[in-house]
Amino acid sequence: MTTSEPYERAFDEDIQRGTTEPCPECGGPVRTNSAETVCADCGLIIDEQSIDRGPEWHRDDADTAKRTGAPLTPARHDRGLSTVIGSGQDATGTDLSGQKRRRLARMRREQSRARWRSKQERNLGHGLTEIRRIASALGLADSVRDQACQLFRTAQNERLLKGRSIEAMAAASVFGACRCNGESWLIDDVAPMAQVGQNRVENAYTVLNEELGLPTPPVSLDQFVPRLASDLGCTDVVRRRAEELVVQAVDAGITTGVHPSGFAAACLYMAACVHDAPLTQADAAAAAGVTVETIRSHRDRLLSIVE
DNA sequence: ACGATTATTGCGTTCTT
DNA sequence: AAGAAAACAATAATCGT
Repeated sequence: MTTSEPYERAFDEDIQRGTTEPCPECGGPVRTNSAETVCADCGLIIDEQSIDRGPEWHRDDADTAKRTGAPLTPARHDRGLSTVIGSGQDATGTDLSGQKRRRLARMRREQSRARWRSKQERNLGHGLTEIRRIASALGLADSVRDQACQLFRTAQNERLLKGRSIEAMAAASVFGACRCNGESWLIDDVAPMAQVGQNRVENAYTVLNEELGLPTPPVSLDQFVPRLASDLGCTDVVRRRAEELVVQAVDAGITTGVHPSGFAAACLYMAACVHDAPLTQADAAAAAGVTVETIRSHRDRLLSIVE
């Protein structure tokens, strides 16, 4: 790994740095993805990766890590290195006079005008702002968000923005980053956050995927169960039973071409029935964004293979 | 008895292959 | 283009209060 790719390296470390201690609740193994650290046994969310775990950004070698200034972030068009002129107070925190305030305001204005060196850079800033907005709306981990930003940069460098809107490509980048990280978001989850139509986003993502050859693992069904389970407030036993059902269904090969979150919801519903948990078809369907009939039909198919 | 939930069936639409 | 899947609708049956 060379220092010419500090961002990618930072991502990898960020993902791998997660807790490896056994689960404090049940002592089971923990599983860390880019969004959270969860116990594989009881589903306890140990860490949501939202805290600053002291990233060692600028370091000369692995041992002498030190914090020097703000972290470089791909989420800003200038990687967060631009100077921001403050206002109102001086370095010691005392208020400034009106005259000095006015001078600072003028400096700030002129600097912000000078910040965009080119049209392209302005577009980049626009796109990254959009990505930050969508990512925070979805509650994505910073590492995923940063990958989305990186993806957007690449797309722009490859001239993929020509004829497409920045907003669409920004949303597509977010979705692409999710897919690359095995995040269980569907395009239907991301697209509503965008300020353009869903088909624009889909188009942008298609281009992104084809031109860049994104390493997107196929959507795995089991990713959907934990999210739905927590949305529906299912117990751990139910969730685990549902996960078993998913595995059996995949093995039986009846999961091709089905709405993944709908199927996961059906597994959850059936698991809830087995354990006499109070989960109605309507609730399961609503959480998955499908109708009760879908839940029912999948439930029946599950019954036919579970014998 | 009543409302809520679940089952059953048919049919036009949307999506996958 | 063909076939499967999901949605929609109408109606019946079941269950708990």
